[in-house]
Amino acid sequence: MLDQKLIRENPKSVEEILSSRGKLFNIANIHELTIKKKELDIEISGLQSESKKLSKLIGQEISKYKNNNSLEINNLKKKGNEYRSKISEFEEKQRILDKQINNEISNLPNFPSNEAPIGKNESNNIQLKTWGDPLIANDLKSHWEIGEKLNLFESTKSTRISRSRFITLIGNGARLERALINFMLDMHTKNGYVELMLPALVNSESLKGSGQLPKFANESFKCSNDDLWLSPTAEVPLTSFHRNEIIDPKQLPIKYVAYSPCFRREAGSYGRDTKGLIRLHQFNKVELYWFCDPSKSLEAHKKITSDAESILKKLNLPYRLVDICTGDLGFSSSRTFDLEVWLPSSKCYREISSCSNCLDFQARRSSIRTKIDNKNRYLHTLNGSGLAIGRTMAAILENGQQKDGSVIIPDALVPYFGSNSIKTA
RNA sequence: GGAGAGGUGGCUGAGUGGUCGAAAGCGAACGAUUCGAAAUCGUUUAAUAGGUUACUAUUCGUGGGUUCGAAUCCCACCCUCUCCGCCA
Repeated sequence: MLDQKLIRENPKSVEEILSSRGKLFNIANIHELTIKKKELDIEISGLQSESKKLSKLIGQEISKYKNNNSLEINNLKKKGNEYRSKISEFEEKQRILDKQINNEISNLPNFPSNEAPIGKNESNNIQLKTWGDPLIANDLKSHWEIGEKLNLFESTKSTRISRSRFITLIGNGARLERALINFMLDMHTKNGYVELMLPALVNSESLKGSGQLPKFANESFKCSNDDLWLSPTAEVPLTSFHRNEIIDPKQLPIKYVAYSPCFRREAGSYGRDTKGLIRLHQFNKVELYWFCDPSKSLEAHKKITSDAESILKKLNLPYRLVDICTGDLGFSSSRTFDLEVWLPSSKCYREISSCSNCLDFQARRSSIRTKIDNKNRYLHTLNGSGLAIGRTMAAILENGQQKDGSVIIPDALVPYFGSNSIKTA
């Protein structure tokens, strides 16, 4: 959520900064509403002030004369009644206006950082570095071929249980998933993160708080009887964990790691990534999340990214680091670094983690503050996948595949998985 | 699902129609004391919006309503707790 005051006082620069996302933003309408609101607020508070004085006077008169029915008092009451009806009328207008403004502003994305590369879409993202040697060869198998051969997961039965884009992990596949979750959680908790296991169903307020609502209602599954949604990412409950709080600056930064299943409708992606583990309605993820002092979020952004990177390094998976351009930034983010892992079968890097600095955007929506110089200030929130489990499994299968059809398990994972390879039965 | 109790500031908790944004305690901050600390004493200490300040308004779960005036009365909703039932 952007600052309403900023929109009211400086609409041109708000438009300019937002438009660096690659499409034009026109906030003239919102601007006008905020001006109207301010005028109305001033008018109402004046009337309320008068009405309040009058009420006090009536109270005093009544207690002085022990009589609440004299002509004089009845006249005063009549006057008060007039105030009341006028105020009610204005308040009605104010309510409608407030709702309108709130809704409009909730639909505006965050300001891109001026350090983010300018660009229209994904093709303008900038590769910052690569790590490891990408495996390149001609006779490489895709992870779904490997998975089928080694009986690690299957999808046709899963559509019977649920529908397309759901998967069932089997045997070593399920074991590998579990190993990855535990491995990542252990790595991050050793590194100073506090582990949370959060509710998978979240209410609408939580989704608004992190930016998924109102604009992206289509992206999440809803349980319509209960005002509850299946959480699309642990970022949602993590943000809301401290919603409406004022956090002692001594506690900052607060660093959480949370494993969670994630549910996404993937509307509009029909026909893309239909095979394998890349794009599912339900997937597992280990998420990193920081609440930090506003002056320290740039530094924190680098740290959270390198914390996610450390997992890829430990697993010895080749990857690259990408600086997301303004046109490709997520709604709540001001700057995002993506980690993309090498998938040899498709000869390209694929997103496996997205590390974002949301500045005060989510904090304002969720009302999460801290004390700075004894004043309440919105803090900054950052999130990053550390990592997406299914995609990590896909990368391990593809990068670890051997000529004989087996898969080598990365050393760091062996204690968790219990074996250094997966072989055909 | 049935029955009951309740939601008040950072926390505990008093407040059933008038000067209450709200007693008291805890916590916190500052000062005194001290070589320093503890203890003690004193002062301060809710948020949001508008305004340069003075100040004004709003907020006692949420939304409506009654009234000149609502934390307090009425209606609806949400949530929490206890007991019973059911249950991994």
